Amino acid sequence: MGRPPCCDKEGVKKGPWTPEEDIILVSYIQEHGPGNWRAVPAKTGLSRCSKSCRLRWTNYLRPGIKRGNFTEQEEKMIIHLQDLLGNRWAAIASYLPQRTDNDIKNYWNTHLKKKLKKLQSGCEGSLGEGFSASRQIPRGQWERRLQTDIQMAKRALSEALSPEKPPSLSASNSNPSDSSSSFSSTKPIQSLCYASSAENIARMLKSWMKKPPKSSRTNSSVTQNSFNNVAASGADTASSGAEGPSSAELSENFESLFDFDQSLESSNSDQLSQSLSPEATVLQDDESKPDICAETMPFSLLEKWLLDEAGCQEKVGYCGDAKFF
DNA sequence: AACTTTACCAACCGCGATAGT
DNA sequence: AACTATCGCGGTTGGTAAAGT
Repeated sequence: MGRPPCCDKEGVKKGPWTPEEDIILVSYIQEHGPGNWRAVPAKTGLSRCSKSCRLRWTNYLRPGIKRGNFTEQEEKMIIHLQDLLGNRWAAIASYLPQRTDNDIKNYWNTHLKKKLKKLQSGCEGSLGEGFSASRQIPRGQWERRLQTDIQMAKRALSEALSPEKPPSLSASNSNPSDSSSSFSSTKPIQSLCYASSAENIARMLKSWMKKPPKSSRTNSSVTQNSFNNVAASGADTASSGAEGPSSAELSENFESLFDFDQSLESSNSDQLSQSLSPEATVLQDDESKPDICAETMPFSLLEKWLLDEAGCQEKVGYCGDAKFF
């Protein structure tokens, strides 16, 4: 018996997501939280397969996603982690929680690979050591390297944790979202959840508005129309869905997104958390991707890990995949 | 201006892992 | 234990914009 298709091929929409689809999806997740993706298309009325919904959420709508140029620091981190972990994009992304694995993967393939190649051809030996050479490192060797890194991180974490409470990790981070971070606990971060999704959508919608109908990167004419529909009277897609959000709700959401975005731009995102609906906090719980704040992340993870596994450290043995975090 | 090539990135596809029955 | 359903990951593709000719 072959693998069943993840969804019926007929009647399943493909291609770029429209703003109203995004709104519907976010509205649903706001209410129910991420997970149980199988049910999402049916519950929302979206003609997308569950997989597509999940992907859209994790790669684009998920809270805390930072888009745009990668900083030099991020670049270095990616290069280092790729060197260390190989193409384990999800593992790498867990160190850069504001970036999706897809984003990192794309950035690696389109920018960093070339950059490294250039650098390498420029100075053969010196830089090569760090990168391509390591690709030839036998597995056992990079495992050891990984473990050494882990040990170092643990030690650093223990030191950081031992004197009372968390020193600032934020020192190295210039990202605005940092201001909302609380090192020792993930709870405060949760409130950013829906807002950040809205932020993402708002950003996208805004760019849609700016672009003339033809120039939209995605699905121009169709989406432009549907976009207008949302603005005017709510999405048609919503009405087709049995339990989807109402047109009025969509319009409201839509408008509030712009308000939201404006407030975002004038003040920083840390203020948002205060005005968010409580249910938004639910979302974070089921997330596979840990947290929002880039610098906090590795430490939160390590902290948890350290605390959880302090006793069974020796058992770690081979953990080829960083998923063991 | 028209055409071609290149760069970029969102989304898709297929596989493996894992939870549920 | 065996089977099925679902999720998550990594590789790849397809569409669009920008740059080049």
